[in-house]
Amino acid sequence: MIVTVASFKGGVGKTTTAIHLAAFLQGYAETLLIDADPNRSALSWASRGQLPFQVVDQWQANDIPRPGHVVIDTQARPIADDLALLAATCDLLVLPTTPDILALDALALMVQHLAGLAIAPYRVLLTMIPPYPSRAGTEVREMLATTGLPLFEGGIRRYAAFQKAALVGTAVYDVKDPKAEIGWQDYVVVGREVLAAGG
Amino acid sequence: MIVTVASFKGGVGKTTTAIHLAAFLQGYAETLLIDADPNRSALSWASRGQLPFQVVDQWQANDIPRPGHVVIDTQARPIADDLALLAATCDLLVLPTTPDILALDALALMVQHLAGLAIAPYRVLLTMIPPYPSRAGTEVREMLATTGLPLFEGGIRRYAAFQKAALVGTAVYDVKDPKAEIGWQDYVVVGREVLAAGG
Amino acid sequence: MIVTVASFKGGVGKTTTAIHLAAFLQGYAETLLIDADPNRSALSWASRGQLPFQVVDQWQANDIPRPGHVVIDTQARPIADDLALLAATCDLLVLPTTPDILALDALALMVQHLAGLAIAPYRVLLTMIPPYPSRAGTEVREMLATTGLPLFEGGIRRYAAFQKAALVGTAVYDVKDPKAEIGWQDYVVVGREVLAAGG
Amino acid sequence: MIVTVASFKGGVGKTTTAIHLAAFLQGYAETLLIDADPNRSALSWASRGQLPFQVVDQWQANDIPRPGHVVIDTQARPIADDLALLAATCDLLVLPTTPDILALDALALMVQHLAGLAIAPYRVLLTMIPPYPSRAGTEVREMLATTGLPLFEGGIRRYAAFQKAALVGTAVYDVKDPKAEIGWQDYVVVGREVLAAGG
DNA sequence: TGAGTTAGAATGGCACCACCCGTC
DNA sequence: GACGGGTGGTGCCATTCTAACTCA
Repeated sequence: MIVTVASFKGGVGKTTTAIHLAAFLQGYAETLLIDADPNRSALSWASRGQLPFQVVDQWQANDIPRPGHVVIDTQARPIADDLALLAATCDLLVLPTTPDILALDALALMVQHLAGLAIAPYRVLLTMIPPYPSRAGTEVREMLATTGLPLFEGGIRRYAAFQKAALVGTAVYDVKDPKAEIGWQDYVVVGREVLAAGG
Repeated sequence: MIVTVASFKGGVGKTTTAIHLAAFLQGYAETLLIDADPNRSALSWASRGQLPFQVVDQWQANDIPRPGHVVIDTQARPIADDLALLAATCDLLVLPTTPDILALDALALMVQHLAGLAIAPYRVLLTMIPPYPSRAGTEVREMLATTGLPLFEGGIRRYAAFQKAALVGTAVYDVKDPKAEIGWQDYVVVGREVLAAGG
Repeated sequence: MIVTVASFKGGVGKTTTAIHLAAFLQGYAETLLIDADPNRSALSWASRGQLPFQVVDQWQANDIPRPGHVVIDTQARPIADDLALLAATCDLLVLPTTPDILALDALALMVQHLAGLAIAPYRVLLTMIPPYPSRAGTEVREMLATTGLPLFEGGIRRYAAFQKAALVGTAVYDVKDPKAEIGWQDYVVVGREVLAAGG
Repeated sequence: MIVTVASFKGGVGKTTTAIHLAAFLQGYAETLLIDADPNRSALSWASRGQLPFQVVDQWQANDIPRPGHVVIDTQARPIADDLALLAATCDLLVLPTTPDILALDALALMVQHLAGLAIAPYRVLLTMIPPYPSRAGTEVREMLATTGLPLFEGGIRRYAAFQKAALVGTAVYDVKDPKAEIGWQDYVVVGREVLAAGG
């Protein structure tokens, strides 16, 4: 299946989400991560260490035989045509957002844009949820639920382990950190929802 | 003076920085904040509450008499021409970045782009620094110091008060939060450096 | 300069004021605190921890070379002769009072006594001001203003941090408490007035 | 019976305690309050309003027929001879103290002085106990319990109603304040202990 | 007059994260 | 040397109370 990760706003864990969804899907079939973000964050991440799947930029992607799964890390705020194209050629659009008002504003904008397009199913993913006792995560989840937006049941918490993973260029489960496994499980839960939704 | 806030990556506190630098400068002269980010984050922020300065989008800006200070909140990853234009027509370019590898990668890209341009002085601002005992802030600061990049001595810490401020549409000092005043002081320190650098 | 802290009534923050004014003055020149209160409160405070200046009792004071600044913590209700002597040999007399009627009564008595003496300038300091929503602080300030008594513009608020400071034997800024810094700033403001008045 | 209220340190509620113990005792027999404090706090209190018992200064006291009960409000830090005299000629010595280290220091000094005297029974009264969630009251109570000092079981909480009472010159139960009755009950509890101890 | 509202102080609890220990 | 537990420092929320203001 083809999973596209997109958002109108940067810094919401888009690359982290693409990397870890790819890592999860790799456990089921050969997976390719296409880095379409001009910042080349995913390629940079991969270059610092070892990832269990291949990462290519969007121009190289055409030369690669299409594997079982493909994850596309788009640029922040894709221009309209790109967005239409991306949305049309994938099985699931994942929209990561942090639980803060600025990211939610940007999410609303993106959803408005999507509304006019013939698109794949999409689903919102809450990321970088601050730790207890902050209730930002649950509050935003409840708020989003009332809007009727499709929402992943799982959410991704904010752990320093994810930044360590980016630093050493691996998936979070290969990081030496007490929260590494917990962070990974957050993505496992979401990954299962991805499989269920897209398959 | 004209202060431009720009970054290649979103979610690094660009809008928060623009808002609070404008709030600081307003204490010295009439200040205008131009929201050139297509997400209209700053306008959205302003619309939820009261800010002590005017916020307009980039098209309205031409109709406004030029006040004492102007702060421009650019879009994330401005395209090359825009960046050249922005950099040429301001007194100081503020480049906010968070202390994590993904943001630093994007910062490196931006600095490379700037290197080829005839531009205003620029300075890097560390934002959303996680609390003690994380040493991400000081480590990144030391790392950046070795690269010779111009760096604000002050830094902005990560406080929930800033998100509350975005939610209620005010500057952080008007937020009901124990860390509101401390967060504002972080920007006061930086604002003084801005005045010293740009004036 | 020589600063004398005196009051007719105990429990108005006389020792706390002496300690923190000394701590403030120490930032400008070597400072000595003379504890002339028979309860030896300041010496007891100092003995429990570390203060950034020397504390001696009044008999030892003669053996000490006179430093840049001297702060004298007098006994509550000094007898008439002492008061005359103290008032004559200092540059500024600080009269702390709490915003309650009993302390103000005692303050009125002291001011009457001072009226007949050739004395240094004196100034009243409001201390232990209860938190909002109590308006005791502002009400008493306005009332005192009508009497024409010289009054410090700054006031000291009632915070648990000051009692913690007494307990651990340090100045309030070394106490682990959210209000420690705020409490210290209250004394910084007053300290600047002391310097301006006495220098 | 004769009840003497004394302390080495001011501002611990000595006068407030004398007033309210007298008000309590007046409910059982005619009571006289002798104000031996040179600040004349009790007389000043009485002069502002109505108290249900007579207040005289120590010189007038000899001319007054001795009623059923007498409460003596001594000066803070009575000199040694006075203290001996006071302690010898009363049925109970009440030593009010606030739950802070400076007052406890002064209390320790006073108890040392008392140790060498042939005296009436004495008992320590915790006053101005800060509200929940501060545990200063219970902590100091437990600490004092370990020293073996005789301690009133009841304690007096810090309420603004007491200051209002001082202002209008009445006992606290005549003050218009939601906490007036509660504050009075604190003294009722202590007053019963006084009767039990002294009678 | 009395109830609800609001604002602030202060503590406790929980989580994150770094450091300092041991042990293996 | 690597791992694991304990410690301490910090941010953040929840709780509880005081005290003033507002409204019925």
